[in-house]
Amino acid sequence: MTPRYEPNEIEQKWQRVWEDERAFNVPNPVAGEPTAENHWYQLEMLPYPSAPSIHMGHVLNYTMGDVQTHVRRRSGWHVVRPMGWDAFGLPAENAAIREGRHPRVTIEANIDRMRAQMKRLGWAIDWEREVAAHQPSFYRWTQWLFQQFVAHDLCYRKEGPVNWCPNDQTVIANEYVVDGHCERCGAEVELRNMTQWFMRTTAYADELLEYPGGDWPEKTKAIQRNWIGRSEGAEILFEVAETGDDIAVFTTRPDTLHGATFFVLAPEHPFVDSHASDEAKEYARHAGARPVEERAAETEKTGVFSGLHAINPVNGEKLPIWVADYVLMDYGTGAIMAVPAHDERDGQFAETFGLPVVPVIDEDAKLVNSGRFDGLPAEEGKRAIVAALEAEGRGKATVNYRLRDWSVSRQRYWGCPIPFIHCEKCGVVPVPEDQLPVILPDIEDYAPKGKPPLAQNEEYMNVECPQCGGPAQRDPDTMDTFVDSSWYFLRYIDSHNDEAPFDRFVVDYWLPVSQYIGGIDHSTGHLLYSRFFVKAMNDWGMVGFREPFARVFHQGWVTLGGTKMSKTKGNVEGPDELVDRYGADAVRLCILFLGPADQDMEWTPSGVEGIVRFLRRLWRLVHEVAAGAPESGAAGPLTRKANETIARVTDDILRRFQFHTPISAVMELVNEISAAPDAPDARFAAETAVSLIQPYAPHIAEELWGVLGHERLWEAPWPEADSAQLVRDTFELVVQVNGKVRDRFEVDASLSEDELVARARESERVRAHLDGGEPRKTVVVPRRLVNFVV
RNA sequence: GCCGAAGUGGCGGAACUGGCAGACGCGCCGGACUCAAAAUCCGGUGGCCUUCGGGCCGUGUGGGUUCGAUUCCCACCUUCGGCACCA
Repeated sequence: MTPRYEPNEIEQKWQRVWEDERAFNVPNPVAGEPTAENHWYQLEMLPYPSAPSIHMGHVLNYTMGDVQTHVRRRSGWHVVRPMGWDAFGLPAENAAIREGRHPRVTIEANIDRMRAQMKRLGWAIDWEREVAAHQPSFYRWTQWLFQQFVAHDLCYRKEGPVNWCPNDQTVIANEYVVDGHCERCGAEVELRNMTQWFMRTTAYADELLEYPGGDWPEKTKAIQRNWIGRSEGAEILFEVAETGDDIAVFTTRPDTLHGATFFVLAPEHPFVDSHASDEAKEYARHAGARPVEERAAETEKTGVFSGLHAINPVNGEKLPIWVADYVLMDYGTGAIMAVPAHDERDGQFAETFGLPVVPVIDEDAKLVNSGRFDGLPAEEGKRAIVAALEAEGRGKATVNYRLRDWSVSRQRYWGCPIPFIHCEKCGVVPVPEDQLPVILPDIEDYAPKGKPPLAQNEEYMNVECPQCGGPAQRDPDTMDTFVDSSWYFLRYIDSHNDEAPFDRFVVDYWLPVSQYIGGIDHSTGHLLYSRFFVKAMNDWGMVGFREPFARVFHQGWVTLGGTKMSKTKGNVEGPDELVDRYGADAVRLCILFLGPADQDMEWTPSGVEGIVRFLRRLWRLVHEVAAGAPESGAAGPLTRKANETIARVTDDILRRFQFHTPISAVMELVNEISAAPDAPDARFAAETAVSLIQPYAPHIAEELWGVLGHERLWEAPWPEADSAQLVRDTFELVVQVNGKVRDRFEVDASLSEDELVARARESERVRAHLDGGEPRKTVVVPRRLVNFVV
């Protein structure tokens, strides 16, 4: 009598066994001892515990990683697969303010709940490596690393305009400004001048465009390329006629230099404030205060003549200098030479203000009106003009980037404290290493009030200067949470180390991450910053590799009602009720069966029914086969089907990174066994089905493995297809006439091409379409088809 | 505007290297079991026509290459995503 399939019972049972056995904990290699060569670091982006539940997007992400983990493990790889928490950050702080609880209390309760949910889904995670960004044992090293960046001149303080969200009362990074509004709260972003810490990401701009040894999606690379925005051009010096000062411009079109008819400064350009007319200064004050997005939205260009002129270094012409807000201070040099004939924006400006237009490139892309450069093709003209300028010290070829340095200061409470002290005498002084971490103090009032919450806490702020012992103040800001996530994957590898952030030997063993799975929305933030971190650490000798992630995969969004599931949209569907009703195995299978993992997919709980039906059928069938089928028997059709399924499933998961088709393949196998449960090879086929479904549904697979008389499927070798069994001795020959299928029948695989054609011509149906005539041409595809052309 | 991805049954999707379009699942229809229903099991299920043998059409649209195109090429349409006054 087959017992009932009770998912919750068997799932709890096996989860306990795996925990007791430490089945998915993996030791680090030890220096001096032999190490396994085939190691695999399976990583999915760490969750952000600002809500008390994981959602179906997490279930998709981590189940994919889990399938990889199981298949790799059972294929003989050493697999490390850790988990942790991106515990600092604004949403948690805002939620805490709303609920009147300390962010730590909220976050830790959320982490406990999410961890319990993860364990209930049975994911093969090495929980002994768990880290959370808000724990002092972690952020001690975040601070230590921050100081290293400063020491290596890759992190610095600068005053400059920053995006300020008046609602969240903090600076926000460029990537969180969407159409001039704060991505998180929607408030209109203002520009403010503040002194901030910046990571010098631009120092690696060129290198970030390359992916040595990396297998990254083209799409992601394109997004990063776009973000970095490398453009080759020239810097050219223009002398101001009235003052004798030189002002540099950046241009990608030095070939059009003779067509420059005016000159434009950004409103924020320092020369405006020092030398321009009062009217121009007045314009600059208004224009400069407005966000770029707002300026760009205007249809008409605005600007004011400054009263000054610039001398074109190539022909001595005097160009009026205008101040206009279509020129941006933080790209290039904040000044341009305007060539209205060949630049759309300059053209619009010239039209608005009646400025002359001089074409200098003809239809054949050759230079005209350009003095001695006339007749040169534009590309050659670029080089020739830059060379001429260079000879006179008036210009040089340069490369410019859209990428800005990464602003990392946040005027908020719930983040990693910045380990620096401001002393009037000594300046900005690092907190001595033996005093790290600078503990984030518990404070009563962390609501933003225009100045950082920590700044209001005198006990925290007032310290002795570590250098002179005089009175000094802590830095009141905290770090952007992308700093935490830029190195957490290194800490996982050595999370209990209290001597260093990590040991280089073990990190060099496991990294780069073999497979990183996460959302494509992190392409310009987290992924770029992590690459920057690793390149810098490699330069300092902390790690022996230069890229953190060898392979990257982006899962699609799980949508509900057509919109992407996320906390901010409020359409989060958690797994709890589904796991209660159907079990973790069903939920895991269901989310992966939804469709290709790299495409968006609409969450439809109705699909669960089909999966549950499949699991019950598998359950019944295995019990039936275990009770009735012979221990081992002659190979038959099921043997071949089982081997074909092994080949398909393995290839789909390991090579194609495709997770929904293997489920179909195992379903097919189970359907075939169901049709012949008494076959001599039914037991082998059933064992294969159970073994292949284990990465998806490890609990039921483990239970059924026991029913079939075996033990410890989680560490059983991954099945290998027997190539001898894959060879078919017959195949279905397709016969076409003029490319249309007219007949199909089984033939012996050993038949020659001539014999195949002969057999094809015997077919009544084919003859009917040949009309008794001779085919003009006959195409034979071995082991597939014969096509007659008439 | 620039860059990228994608368009296949009622639905999610499969078809990996140019060779049987629609695997697998959902839904729906019919049948078995049942007093009845649920569950389960069996069968059917792209459209149109049919003398029930089969025939024709069909992978966003229009062309092309090929014996043969969902797959390759050209043009276009639609949807989604990224970037965008970046000189």
